[in-house]
Amino acid sequence: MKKAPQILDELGFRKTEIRIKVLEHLQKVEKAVSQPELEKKFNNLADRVTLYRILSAFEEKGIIHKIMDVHGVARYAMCNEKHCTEHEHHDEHVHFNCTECGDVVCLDTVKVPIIKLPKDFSLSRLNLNIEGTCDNCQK
Amino acid sequence: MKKAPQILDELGFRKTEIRIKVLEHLQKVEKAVSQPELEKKFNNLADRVTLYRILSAFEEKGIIHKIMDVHGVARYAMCNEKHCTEHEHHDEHVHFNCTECGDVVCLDTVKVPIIKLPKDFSLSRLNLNIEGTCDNCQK
DNA sequence: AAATAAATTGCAACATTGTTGCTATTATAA
DNA sequence: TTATAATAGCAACAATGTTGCAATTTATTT
Ligand SMILES: [Mn+2]
Ligand SMILES: [Mn+2]
Ligand SMILES: [Zn+2]
Ligand SMILES: [Zn+2]
Repeated sequence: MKKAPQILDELGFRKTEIRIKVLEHLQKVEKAVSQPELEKKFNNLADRVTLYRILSAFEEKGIIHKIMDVHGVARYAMCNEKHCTEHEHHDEHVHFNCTECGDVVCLDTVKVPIIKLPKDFSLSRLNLNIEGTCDNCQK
Repeated sequence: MKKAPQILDELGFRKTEIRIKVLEHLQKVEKAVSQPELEKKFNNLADRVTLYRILSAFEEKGIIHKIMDVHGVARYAMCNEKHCTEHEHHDEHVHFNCTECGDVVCLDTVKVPIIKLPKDFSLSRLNLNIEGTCDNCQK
């Protein structure tokens, strides 16, 4: 996996402490994280607004994608699909929301089946949120 | 379709003007509506908080179900599935969010296929939001 | 019809998530 | 080292949602 500072460099971002840390965190946890979570984690390292702007900036460059979780909170995760760009994100996998630990993970291996819509409906994007118990929380 | 006042009666709710109007509206539009939308529609007929409480009350009795739309806003729609109760909602159909008109509809006829999750993940609920253009907005 | 009890409503206050404008700071290039 | 463009911080605001409590209203009972 490419190192965070190099990624920032290639995208024309500056290598500030908080940007490096946020990106490294996203790479490490392999989960979809929210701004409030980042705020807790990097307590006085950056302002709330800065975190929101970092996440938006990363998303616009296509290195992370944004999803709404079951609580209506925005979460961001690394794009593993190779073909994500600034304007086209490919995110056709299941987003699993654990009711026990609250974690949200992209199940890259579980693709959303093709859905046939009624006549005159056209599809541009989709998000399948599944709630349940994750492997870690399984008794 | 059962009339709104009768439904309220049977559920032990009082037949207040706003409750009747909200329920009739939900029956008529056949869409998933949000509190902000109801607030605009029934401008000075009820307080914001009252609308939130009406929606929660209806949901708890199993006559409407709650979904998060693509913007993270809670929406409520009539339960057509016959087997919805206070604690078990059956909502395994597609929720279509039109990017043109902003409407959200339950596509009762488009069921979400069975998804096979990885080992040790268990499913309790799911919500498939699809974004695109609805039949009304199709050019 | 009047009294009562319980459900419903309104209001104020608050919490959380998210956005915008502007200024100050800082990383990088020249 | 200096210049400049990007980044960050702060304040203010918006939107959605929740809670507590007092006032009102519906429906029941007398
Ligand atoms: Mn994803
Ligand atoms: Mn539905
Ligand atoms: Zn879990
Ligand atoms: Zn439409």
